[in-house]
Amino acid sequence: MAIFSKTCEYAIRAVFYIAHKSSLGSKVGIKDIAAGIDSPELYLAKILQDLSRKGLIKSAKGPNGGFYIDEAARARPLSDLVEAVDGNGLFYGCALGLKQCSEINPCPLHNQFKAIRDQIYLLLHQTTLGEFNQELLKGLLSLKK
Amino acid sequence: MAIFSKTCEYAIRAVFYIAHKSSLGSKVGIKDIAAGIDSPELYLAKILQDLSRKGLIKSAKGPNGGFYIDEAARARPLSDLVEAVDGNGLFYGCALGLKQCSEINPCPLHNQFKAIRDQIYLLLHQTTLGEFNQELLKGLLSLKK
DNA sequence: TAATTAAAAGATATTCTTGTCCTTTTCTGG
DNA sequence: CCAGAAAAGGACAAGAATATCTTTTAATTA
Repeated sequence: MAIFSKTCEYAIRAVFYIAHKSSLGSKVGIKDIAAGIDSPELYLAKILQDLSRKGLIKSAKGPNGGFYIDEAARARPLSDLVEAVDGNGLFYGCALGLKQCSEINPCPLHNQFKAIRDQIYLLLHQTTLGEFNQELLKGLLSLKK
Repeated sequence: MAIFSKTCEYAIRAVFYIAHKSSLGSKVGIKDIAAGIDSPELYLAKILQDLSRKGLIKSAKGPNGGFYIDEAARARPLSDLVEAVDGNGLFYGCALGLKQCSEINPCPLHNQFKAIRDQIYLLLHQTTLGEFNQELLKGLLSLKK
């Protein structure tokens, strides 16, 4: 198991890619993005359509169209994106899948995992969608393979 | 997304349940376990067969048979179980699914998630399969719903 | 040894995720 | 207004995860 679903992995990589390109003032087409993050183009298209509907990214049809993220949206926390795609199970769900797990009716791992869930949430909440634009520009970070 | 697969959730809950019963000196049948942890009986049977083949639990056929875990195995780390079911992606995999992600070719989240992966591994490695026997006996912890 | 019990094994069904294909809509530039 | 570009949308396909059913094997005990 991975932390995120494959869909979410593609979504995060794509949004980082779009944020980076958008910070340079240009829109990006689906082909460009798919190549830039090594993902199946048509599947990624579905994911981005969904993110667009949910308002996490913007899109424009027609010539010179493509996907982009405005400055305000680039300041949004990564947790918004993860939650939109994978839900909030990572932040709030019981590690053992128990619906009724809580402080007063804890599963064996409840307390230990609370710390981990909190840390994951904090990390994703602190990180913004545009956080890595500089490093991506300089080629210091990878979004491929 | 949850941290563990459904299969792994069932596996952990079942193993905690078996460890607890085994510490009282009795074997447990699949029906008993499935009822004790609220899981689909026949699916759980498959999971336990697999764990048995992998040596994480023991089983005995015939009357008075069932599943059990000996004292030595009750001291094994939970990480062994998780790894047997879900693999080691949680401990070592890249959060964004990149095969080549590493210190020298990091994805944007590489460093942040290293801390989280380490913490998860540490937690699962410190916790033993028999860790919660006392609390389960006293009814202080839940494995159901 | 026969009957019973319980796990093992194999086959199949269902559901969800991931991935592809084809058509439609919308926008832009000439 | 027309042709082309690009995303949106709907339908479908493949694969993996989850779940069930049936038969077989092994052990116990009467």
